[in-house]
Amino acid sequence: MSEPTFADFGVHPDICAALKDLGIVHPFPIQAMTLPVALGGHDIIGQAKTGTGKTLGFGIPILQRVATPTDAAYADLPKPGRPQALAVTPTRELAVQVARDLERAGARRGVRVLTVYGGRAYEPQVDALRKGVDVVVGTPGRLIDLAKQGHLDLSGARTVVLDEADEMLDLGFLPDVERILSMTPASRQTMLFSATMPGAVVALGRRYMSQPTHIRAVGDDQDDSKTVKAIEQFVYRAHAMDKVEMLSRILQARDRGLTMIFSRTKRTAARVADDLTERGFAAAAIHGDLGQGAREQAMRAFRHGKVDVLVATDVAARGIDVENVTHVINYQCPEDEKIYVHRIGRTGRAGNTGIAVTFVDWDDLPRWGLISKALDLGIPEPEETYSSSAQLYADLDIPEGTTGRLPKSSQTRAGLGAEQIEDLGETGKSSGRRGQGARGGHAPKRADSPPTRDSAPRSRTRRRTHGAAQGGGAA
DNA sequence: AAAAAAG
Repeated sequence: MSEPTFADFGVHPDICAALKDLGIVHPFPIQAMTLPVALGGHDIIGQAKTGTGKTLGFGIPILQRVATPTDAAYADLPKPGRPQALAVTPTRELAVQVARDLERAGARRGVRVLTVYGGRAYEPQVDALRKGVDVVVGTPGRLIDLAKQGHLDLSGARTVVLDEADEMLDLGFLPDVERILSMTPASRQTMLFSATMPGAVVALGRRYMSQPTHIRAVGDDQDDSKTVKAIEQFVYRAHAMDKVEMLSRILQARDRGLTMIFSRTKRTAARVADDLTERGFAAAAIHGDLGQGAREQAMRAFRHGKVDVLVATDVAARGIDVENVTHVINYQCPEDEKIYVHRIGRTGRAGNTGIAVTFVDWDDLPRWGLISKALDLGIPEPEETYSSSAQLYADLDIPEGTTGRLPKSSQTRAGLGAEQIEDLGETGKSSGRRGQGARGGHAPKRADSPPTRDSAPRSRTRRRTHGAAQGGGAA
């Protein structure tokens, strides 16, 4: 009657122990379904909702199938620059995160994981490859570059994973991905993972696999909706001129933890972050026009709660896993239903609840119609909403009297601007001007009590996109 | 058309 553990699935004791160190004992459904097939070396197309454990679903098999110095077969295996496994991701930050997860889970096995991606100096990555590495995680451009220069040899990659596979097999990436796969052994194990897996992509993916098992974990939602039930979704008609005003009121909602705001363009992301900062919020932007250092600095500041608002393009829509993200706001309507699913999936992860808000302006109406239909959200056209609307305040639990500017008295968090964020930079070139303004790092509000499935359902009347009953403890 | 990914 007790829940199965990783050991029950034949996971190596060192990996079980490392997972236990991380507080992970019982496999999530996608992991339980994947492990028996993947540990046997078979190809897999794995689909599971956002935030339900896909990374370890392919990560554990990777780590387990890698030979380590204690294995007999190890002697002639690792040559410089010749990893035993490869994972490819569509963005650099996701590569960093996946590598971090693999490193943690593989720590006790002594698995050497290397992240390889552009925007960073070439030499350190070359040096690390030369020293020897078991698993490489990277983005396509730099992987190809390193392989072309002869620093990376993929002929020993027995296991290859395409994370966010539908994106990796999309037009923009396909040629690169094909090229990478062509450098790996034909006998490799191939695994494709994503929360969104259109039939056409599955069909395309099969071309690069041999007799793959298609695994679809329903998750613990016990339904066939494509979005996570624990994410409460709201949609408003918004006017461009009123959006920042609406935003800054939403950011003052009760029980707001970390918040991600998505825009469709880099310019808008930058502008919104500026606007919010000017209004007293602790916000950072992340998008592809920033240098890689600034991108990672923004991620770090957000993960550590030095800023509690991250304004992003779709560079951060997929895969990014930050604890305590309670709100996702689509400042601009996402392009399609896949991006919608991924964006809102930055919250409501690993059993937590979340709130997703989408602004739909006049131009977006047809687009939103398609999204709503594709996901079967079953909701009427979004209602006209203004920053001062009672509906907005009630839906999102915004205190009465809230205005569009953070009151001076509560600007403590905002006080830590550039200087403190800079302190997080790895170059450590802080100018020694710390200490003025806000003192000490302030934890983001309510960091101590993230909402979980077990927390009491909030009982206000609200307009929901999901018709189903209030989702508090649906477990 | 935009974003991402090599520089």
